[in-house]
Amino acid sequence: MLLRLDFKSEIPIYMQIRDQIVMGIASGQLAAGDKLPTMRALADEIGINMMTVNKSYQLLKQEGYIHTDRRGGTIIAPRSGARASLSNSSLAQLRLILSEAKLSGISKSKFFEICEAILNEMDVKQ
Amino acid sequence: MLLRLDFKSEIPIYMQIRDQIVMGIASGQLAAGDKLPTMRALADEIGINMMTVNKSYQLLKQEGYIHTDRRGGTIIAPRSGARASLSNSSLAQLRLILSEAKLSGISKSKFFEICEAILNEMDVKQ
DNA sequence: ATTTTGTATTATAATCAATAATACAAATAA
DNA sequence: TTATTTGTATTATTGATTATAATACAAAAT
Repeated sequence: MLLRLDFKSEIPIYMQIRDQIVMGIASGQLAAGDKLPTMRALADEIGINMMTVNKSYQLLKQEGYIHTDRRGGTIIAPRSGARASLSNSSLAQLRLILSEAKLSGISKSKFFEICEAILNEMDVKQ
Repeated sequence: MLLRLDFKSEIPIYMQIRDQIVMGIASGQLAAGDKLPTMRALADEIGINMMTVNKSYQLLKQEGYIHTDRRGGTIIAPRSGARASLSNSSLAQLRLILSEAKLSGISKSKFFEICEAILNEMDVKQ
């Protein structure tokens, strides 16, 4: 999977890597059991320090998205028993996004259309 | 309007203030023409430095959410001609939230229910 | 005339992101 | 067995950002 990083973004590199891998899993570009690049390989490919990639992988591991077996390298984790609820952080972000959307004149149905479009994009990549 | 700040959050104080005022406007708790506290008053109330509040107000002003007339203090801006589109930043955040929601087992209809609930909360406060 | 308000400047401390240079144990591959 | 690879760990340093602090000023209100 190709990573698109923006070094001028206010979002830290390690978080961009983490986010894109999460979105890669959700869109089916990355499936359970798939191997991720080694930390050194990915760091070299992107042109950053290995410890930055390490930070991304540590975070993904802690969140249960990946497993790191010492022999098999790093692989996408099987889908665990889902909790079927949004994290408090996501909920807070969603509240803010809905507020900004409302103030910019986006109707509820328009917002739902945008969500549908994003979800369709994700499914297309399966 | 009461501000609830989390000093242990990874979100900067100035951004929490900005976000809550935006949500306050969206929910109708703050209406066009309403006066915001002076920077010094708000800083004292919260117990932080005035320049931190200044940063929040500068940001809100730049985004068009508030006006600062020197005589009238700071007031909520009238709703401008809305662009009716999400910012690139909001769109990217929404993509990530939808990905995390999907991976945690939340269906599309469940997600829409959550959005509805948030929107209803906002409307109740009018 | 005094106070209040937003604005501006400069300095400092604290935290975080990212890099850099190693080092180690476990496992694989030669 | 030996050499390499992999994730992990440690320590140090640099740069950027956040927040505080101490003032100062012009414009407006009281």
